[in-house]
Amino acid sequence: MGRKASEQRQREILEAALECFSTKGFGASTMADIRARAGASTGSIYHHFKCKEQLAAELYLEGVRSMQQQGLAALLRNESTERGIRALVEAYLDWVNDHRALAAFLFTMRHADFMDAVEADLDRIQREAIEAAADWFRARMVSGELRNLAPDILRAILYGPAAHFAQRWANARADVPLDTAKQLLGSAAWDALKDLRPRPAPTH
Amino acid sequence: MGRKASEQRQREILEAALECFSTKGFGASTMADIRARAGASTGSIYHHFKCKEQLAAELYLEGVRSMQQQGLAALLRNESTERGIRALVEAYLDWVNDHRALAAFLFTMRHADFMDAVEADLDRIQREAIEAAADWFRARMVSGELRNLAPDILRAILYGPAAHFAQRWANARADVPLDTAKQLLGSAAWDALKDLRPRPAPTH
Amino acid sequence: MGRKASEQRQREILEAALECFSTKGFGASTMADIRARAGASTGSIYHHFKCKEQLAAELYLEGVRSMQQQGLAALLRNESTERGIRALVEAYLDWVNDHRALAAFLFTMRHADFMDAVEADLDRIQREAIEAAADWFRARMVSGELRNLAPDILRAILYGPAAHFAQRWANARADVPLDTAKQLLGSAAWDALKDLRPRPAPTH
Amino acid sequence: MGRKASEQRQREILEAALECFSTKGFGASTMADIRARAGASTGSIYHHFKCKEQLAAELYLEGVRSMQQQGLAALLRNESTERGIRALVEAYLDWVNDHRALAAFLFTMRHADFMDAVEADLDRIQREAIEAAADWFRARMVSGELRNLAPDILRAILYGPAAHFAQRWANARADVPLDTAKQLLGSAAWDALKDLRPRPAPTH
DNA sequence: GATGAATGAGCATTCATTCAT
DNA sequence: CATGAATGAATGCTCATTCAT
Repeated sequence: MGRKASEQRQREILEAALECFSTKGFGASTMADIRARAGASTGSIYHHFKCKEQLAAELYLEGVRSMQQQGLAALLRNESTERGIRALVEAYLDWVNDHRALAAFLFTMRHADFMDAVEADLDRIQREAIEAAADWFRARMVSGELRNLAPDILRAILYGPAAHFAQRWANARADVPLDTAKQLLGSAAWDALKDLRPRPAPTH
Repeated sequence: MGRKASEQRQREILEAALECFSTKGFGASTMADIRARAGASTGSIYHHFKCKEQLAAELYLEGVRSMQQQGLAALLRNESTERGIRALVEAYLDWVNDHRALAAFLFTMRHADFMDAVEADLDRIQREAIEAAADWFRARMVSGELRNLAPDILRAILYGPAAHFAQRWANARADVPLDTAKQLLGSAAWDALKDLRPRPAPTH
Repeated sequence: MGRKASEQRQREILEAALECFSTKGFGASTMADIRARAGASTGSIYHHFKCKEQLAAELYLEGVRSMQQQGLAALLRNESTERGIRALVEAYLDWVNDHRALAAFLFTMRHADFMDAVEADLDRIQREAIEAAADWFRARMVSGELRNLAPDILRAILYGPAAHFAQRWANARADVPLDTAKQLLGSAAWDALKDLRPRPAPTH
Repeated sequence: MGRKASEQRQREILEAALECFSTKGFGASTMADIRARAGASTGSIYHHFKCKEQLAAELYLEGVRSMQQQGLAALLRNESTERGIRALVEAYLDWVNDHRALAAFLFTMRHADFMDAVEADLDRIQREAIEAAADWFRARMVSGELRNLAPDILRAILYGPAAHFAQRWANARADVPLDTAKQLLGSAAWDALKDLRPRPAPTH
């Protein structure tokens, strides 16, 4: 068979692996599960992928890359600070909604389980995305439109609520429609990040 | 041996299990690991616990209960709305800081892996905590001190940022001290939840 | 406690063991099963019996002795050859009916599994019973009332049909009442054992 | 490897299992025993058979089928009633002699231990064999050549003596040669089954 | 490229038995 | 005599991976 067919087979296997991983978790999914779902033979899987970890690694990389690109694009497409923040949150929720299995997989995947296989690639992707966004944020923090926050706090406020909600959403148990969540969680991020100095000390 | 010694042994085993689970994950931890760490024999572990899942289940239950009690107490001890919200976020972060292993375990444990063993207990605990807190929130939503939000959104805003940050913290990779995080994430929650009507429509 | 109570405890344990062995087989019965059924503690069982095999051995010995005594008595109580043969078969079926669990246990028990513990006793019992019966049979074979058959053939004809039937009976699946079986299987044994010379060669 | 070699491997494993089961019993035979005797790896055994019980189940099925076919063929090949009865008994003893290990296995195997795996197949085989033989017997009971007996009694008289003898024979402890046993036990069955009305009431 | 039989280290769990209290 | 916690060798079975065809 030509290259086309071969790539198709790889896709089938990756998708079967994703279904298994997102449903039962990486550890609980066996190569036999994946083989059965993909309609492939054991040998075929090992012809295309080095090992079980590599399947997870490729999916993980693909997931992180896709999610970050979508978020980054949403951010950079907006000059307005508020619109940018809201767009980022909304893009994140849209992405989860459009890639439920992949999202569920990313939520549960333990970073350490297979990092070896893609550590370098992953680091590069993360760095690139962060740097691209960093300019956007830095400029607005300097100008006083956004509070000046350490990256970990910034990320926690930006992604935390949406991630928390998305985990329920990915399990199809959320009690509000997606559009409502997008608006409200976008507001939450914006309310917490916008700078309105002078800021009053908390009345502790 | 009497009951006292027996309970002590169970504690040792549970703690050994927690160390293993939080370090390597449930699936990757073997009973041999736990046995070695606990200084107990295989048979002794199985004398006290039905199976590996039960170890995880008991830890899970204990973790959820402990975390919710601490948060609930912090909330109810404050009459002031802002102080209550901040106290809840801070209590959550304190709890994670004080129970790193247990927190790391809860973060990675997949709910479904052993639910059977404790489903009833867990449901009861969750319901009790939620109901106790619900009055506090309901009253303040009615009075206009808090925005009126669906439970899933409320929880996402309350816990999301702290949970996101805590996962880095539990892995000892956060770039800010805990007290800073407590103050900032408390502010984030409060900023996003306080009601300041009339609320302007987002400038979309 | 005095000797009386102790013996009672031994009985309880033996009976619990019998229920387990006859229901699930020797190998599949665990000491924990027996302990639970007897309402005794592990230590108590091992105080009274050396090991699992000894439980089986004592039951086996008791079963064989009881069954043989009842059969032998039935045989010797009859001077008439036909009545003796029939009485033996009937006594066998009665015994199975009166001791179902013990019978089921004897049917499935593999001689070799525990012989060590009671080999000597068992041999003595078997020998005594056989010798006591041997005179009865020998005399009637010499006189021509019974066919002159090797012991294994004699036993196969005497016990085989009843044993075959009894195994169904012990499983409560036989399609005829016990009294009918006693009469018919007694007849079968008698028909096959009585001597009516000259005996015609089989028309092969 | 192709299908041929695979089936050969399955045979080797089944035969190793049979040797173990018939020698030491099902429960006392370990998969390691079987693995060693078969010269296969653990994984290979489990590639071909789902579990230990399935090994027993397949052997059981094979044994019952083979034994019944041989007996049925012997019966149906004879028009003469006496010859049929004798042929059935003889075929049974021949089969035991030709398949000692399988016979020993069938004698000790507890029906219930694995019934699940083959219940349907077994039921079908039993029914087919019984129905095929039933016509032969029914006709001769109606014509008065054979006594009119309930199936359980008929089977007890037909198979009981041979089965009783065969168990000693399978353990190589019988004190008469096979041909003698075949003739004598054939006679026993025929004497007990032939109809010579009027039949005298037992002189009780 | 595809297939599936083969491999064997590794795992969770069982269970008869011991022994301190 | 009673109790039940402790022991650890043994067992059935899994599963990622290899490799001959």
